[in-house]
Order: sequence, then C-alpha cells, then structure tokens
Amino acid sequence: MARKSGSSSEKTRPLVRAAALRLFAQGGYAAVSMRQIAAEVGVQAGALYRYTPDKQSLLFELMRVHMEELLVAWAEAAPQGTPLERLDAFVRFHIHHHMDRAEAVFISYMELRNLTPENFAVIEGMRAQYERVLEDILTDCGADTDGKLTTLAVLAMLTGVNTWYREGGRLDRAAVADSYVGLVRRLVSATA
Amino acid sequence: MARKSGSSSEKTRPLVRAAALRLFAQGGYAAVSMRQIAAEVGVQAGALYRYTPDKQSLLFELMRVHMEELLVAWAEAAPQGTPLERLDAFVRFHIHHHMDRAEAVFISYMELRNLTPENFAVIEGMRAQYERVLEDILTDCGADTDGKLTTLAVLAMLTGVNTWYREGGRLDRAAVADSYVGLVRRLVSATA
DNA sequence: AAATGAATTGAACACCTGTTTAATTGCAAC
DNA sequence: GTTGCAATTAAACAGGTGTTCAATTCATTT
Repeated sequence: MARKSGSSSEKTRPLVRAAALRLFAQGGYAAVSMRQIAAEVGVQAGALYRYTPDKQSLLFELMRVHMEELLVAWAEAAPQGTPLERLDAFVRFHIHHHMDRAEAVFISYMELRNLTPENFAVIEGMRAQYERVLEDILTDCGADTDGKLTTLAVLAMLTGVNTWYREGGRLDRAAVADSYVGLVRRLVSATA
Repeated sequence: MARKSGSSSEKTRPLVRAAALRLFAQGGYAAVSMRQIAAEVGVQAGALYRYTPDKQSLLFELMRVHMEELLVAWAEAAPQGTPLERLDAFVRFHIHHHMDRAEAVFISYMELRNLTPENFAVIEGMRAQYERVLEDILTDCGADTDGKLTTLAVLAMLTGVNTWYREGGRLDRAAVADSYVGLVRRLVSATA
C-alpha cells in the first residue's frame, strides 16, 4: 500500500533538485560532482540515484522544467490587446520571470552544451517555441524590420538583464522593466 | 647562445593556445582535460607545462589576450566624427570583431566563473573598460535614457549575435551589421 | 511486536584529474 | 663527433569521477 502522507522520498526529491540547481549555477555542471550535491542534501552519493537515473537527467530535468514553466507562465499571463500592449506585456513578463529565476536561467543558457544531443533537441525546441511568441507579437506590430533578427535582438537584450541586475541595486525590478519597455518600444518603432 | 631561428617551443606555443581555445569553446573549461589538449597538439600531457604554468593560466591568457585585442582593435579603429557616426562605427566594429572570434568570445562569456578571483578581477576590469567606450559614446549622443542601462542593453543585444549568426546563413556579415546599426539608432533616438 | 518494503549507507568499480619529475630524445653549436 | 641544453616522454602521485550494489537502517502497517 502507498503511504498516506509524503514518503521521505517525496520530501527529498525537491531538495536534490534545489541543491543541483544552486550548485550547477554556481560552479557549472561539469565542475560539480554527485558527491557535492549529495553533501548539500545531507546524504551519501549513492542515495541520489533514487531521485535521478543519472547526473545528465538531473541537468536536463532542471532545464526542461524551467522552460516548461516559462511557456506555461506566459500562456497564463499573455494578455489580449493591441500588438504594442502585448509587446509591453511580454517585455515586463520576461524580465520579471527571469529575475525571479536567475539560477535556472543561468543554467539554461550556460549548460546547453552539456546536454546529450537528444536532450539538447528538446530544450532547443522549447526555446524556439518561446522565441516564436515574441516573433508573432513583433509581426503583429508590423515593424518594417527583419522579424527573426529583431526577435533575437530583443530577446538577447532582455535576457542580458540577468547578467547585471542585482536586488537592492540602483534600480528596482519595476524601474528596470519600465526602462526596457521604453527601449523596446523605440526599437520596433518605424524609422523617422 | 640563443638559437638563431625559432625554437620548437616557439612554434608549439601557438598550437597549444589554439587547441585550448577550440576545446574550451567546444566542451567547456572544466570538461576538457590537459590530456585532451595535449592529444590535440600531438604531445604528451606533461609537455604542456613548458607552455603554461597550469590549466588556469591557459584559460586566463586566452581571455586576457582576447580582451586586450578587443580594446586595442577599437583604439585603432575608433573614428572621429559626430556621436551618431561613432555609435554606428562601434556597432559595426563590435559585430565584425566578434564574428571573427566566435570561440574566444564564447569562452570569455562562459568561463568567467572558472577564473580565480584575481584573474576574474583583471578580465572584469577590461570588460568594464570596453563598456565605458560605448557608454561614453551614448552619453555624447545625448540620449535622454539611463546611460548605464542602455549601454548594457545595447551590448547584450550586439553580443547576442554570436549565439545565432552562422557563416553562409540567410544574412551575411554586412547585412547583419547594417540591421543592428538600424536597431541601435532607433534605440537611442528620443521618444516621439 | 513482528513484518514489510522503502530509503540509505559504505564500499567497491574502473577510470580520469592536474601536476611533477627522472630519464630520454633531438638538435644546434663548437 | 662531442658537448650541452631544450624539448619530450613515461610513469607516478594523490585524489576525484559517475555509478552500482549487497547490506543495513528506518518507518510504517498489520
């Protein structure tokens, strides 16, 4: 019979994920050992294999869940309205969502090359989905620019925030988002 | 007496650098072993230590030289002219320079955390110098925006090109640079 | 209290890590 | 042709790698 309330396993799994997230973000996938992760959880290395089939899956699941949450969060937050309103909303959404998940974002950008080809393809597909979200909005905005190029330019700009934004800095989250809304608006406006 | 022409050492050193550059870019600093680098050069691992005191210095030198070349190249290419002309020139310079050095650029962004604190500080200082170049230009452009924020936004946008640009793709180098000049011009233009 | 099965340990596996060093090779100078 | 030194090798060092598994502990159910 299944236990009525959470088994030890069900409580430990999130701890393993959290430890892996923190350590991978800090030191990089290749530089972090299963024994380090285990130590962070307070367990021996062998015990980790009750929660993940291997180290690679640990990384992959971190990235897959992150991308899934990103897509779901946008699907739930995506507003109706004029193309420009939706563009504003996307900029704010992206910045806030990414600020709240700095470690997962960092891993998802830095550890792509440590995925097996199959796992890489999955993540890449989800990333393409997210890029399409912005591309479609930009198309609706009717910018006279190269849609794909502008999409990638804007996304690079927005994601770049994570490399310098720190809580408690000169600008707070809302101020940063406001500034980028302004930047992106100008970016997509027709040339004078 | 010193040899008249280049010793074997002087011919091998660049090969070691090139192998390390390629392998670090491909697999990441932590995932690449000295034995792999040595194999690529066609030598035993121990022989590498005639060309570098240790693995860390190999990485650091790659990044330091890259940043130095970047700063020197701009110093030599930097034109006079109106602020907007200088901004255009910077955008073109940055994109072309980075396209030509994809591996070094990649390493310089991805392997920062694998530097010792002292080495990190050096690279970070050089990066700050380069950021100031653009910040000064933007200031001269008299944009009514937050100068530091705009600087980082533009740099993230420009450097992002390296994540998707591939030679032989839909757009050639010049077309990409032209597009980004347009994007950046709009970005810094006053709001309507 | 006894039984059950999940959770965990600790040791072992085969192999890889960066780095050092004595011994050897290779090559230019005399 | 011998000397002398730079370049290289092969082996060793101490320790770390991801992963497996028999043995043990632990907590719950009966």
